[in-house]
Amino acid sequence: MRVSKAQAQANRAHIVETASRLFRELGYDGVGVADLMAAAGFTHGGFYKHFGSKADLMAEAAASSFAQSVSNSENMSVEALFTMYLSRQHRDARDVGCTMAALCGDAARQSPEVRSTFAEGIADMLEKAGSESPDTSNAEQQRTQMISMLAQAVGAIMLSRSCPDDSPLADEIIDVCRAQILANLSADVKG
Amino acid sequence: MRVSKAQAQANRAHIVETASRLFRELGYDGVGVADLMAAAGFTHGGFYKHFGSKADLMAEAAASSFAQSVSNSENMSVEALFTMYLSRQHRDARDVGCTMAALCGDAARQSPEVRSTFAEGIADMLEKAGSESPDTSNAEQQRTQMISMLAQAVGAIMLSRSCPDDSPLADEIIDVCRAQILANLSADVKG
DNA sequence: TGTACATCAGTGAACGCGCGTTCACTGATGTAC
DNA sequence: TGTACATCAGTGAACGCGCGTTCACTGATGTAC
Repeated sequence: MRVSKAQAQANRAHIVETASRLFRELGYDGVGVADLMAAAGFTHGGFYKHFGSKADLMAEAAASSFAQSVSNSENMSVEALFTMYLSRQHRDARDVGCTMAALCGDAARQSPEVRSTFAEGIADMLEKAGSESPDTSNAEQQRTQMISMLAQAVGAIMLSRSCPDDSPLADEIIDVCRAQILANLSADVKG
Repeated sequence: MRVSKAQAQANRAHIVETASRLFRELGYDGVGVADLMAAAGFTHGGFYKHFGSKADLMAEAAASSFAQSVSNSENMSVEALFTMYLSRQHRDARDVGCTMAALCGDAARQSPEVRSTFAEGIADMLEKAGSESPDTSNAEQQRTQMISMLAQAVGAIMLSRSCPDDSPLADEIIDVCRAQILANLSADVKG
């Protein structure tokens, strides 16, 4: 049965958001098109009225979550952002957490479209973080530091998640990297 | 046709090593048992004479590559190790590169056995790196720094790989993180 | 504004395909005498 | 040492299953008059 244009658009957005959460939680290969549509409240047949393929949806789901991340970090200090990012809560809440940390392993083996989306997501996050500081005199150094911290934060979450749930090492990695990044940031203010 | 005990053991080791390379290159879900056995020079039926399941092999393949990494880094300075690790060559040679960087995204969604293997691999690498320095007075600080650098290095490779092949950002991430880590290490010597 | 018709979002059965795993079989290896 | 037999690594067909995708169909929505 046909549905209004506005409703169809809303349904589509809902499917993208559901996919974004499920992919982050279970990985690209861990969710089927049918699972995904059922989770969104539809049957699988309608999928191809909205998307060309599962891979296309992956690119859209990633783009959507990156845009959301950038808008969520609006008006947040870099310190507060990394404190949230490098927490056990974030590590344990994969479905609503950072898409880079959840899916960059999968992304590396996917289509150019998905990988372009990731590159843009990374670039946007670096730009966003750089624009937090009004000091433009050492913009290059800020970018350098931001890249290092982002790599460290993503790496820490991913390594921590690859350990067993009750592993002391999993917690240690998170805690050490958070302390290190916050120390770097406060040293930067002083220096 | 039956094969000598020694031959069977050698064949088994060869399958583990082939799997280790293929999983790193294509991901756990990207390689089938039949593909894998064919790549090792066998038919798929014999697989279950050696392994209980594909998941069991994953744990063995990871353990094997971790052991190899530790032995390969024998008699190598930490500086030389990170210089190799944070290179475009390493990023582009996934099949023979670091298993953490290639598979920790997959590992996070796998069995406790696989995740224990990863935790042990991380622990071994930290221990190995700590033992490079004869200075035991600040062992704790050294461990902290090693965890930070490992997270940053793994994160940098993974983020770089998630960008398109020709992306300037992909190279920038590698180059910036290598420079940062080497600078930290030389500051440490002075400090 | 009311009517007739085209559109198309959503349904659910069906498609071919490749997956992990099982199994009866083969024949060289290992073993007991 | 030689012989008879049990073992078992490796083979290749077959299994059930779930995957991504297609398709004929439905019926409310959108549109033309």
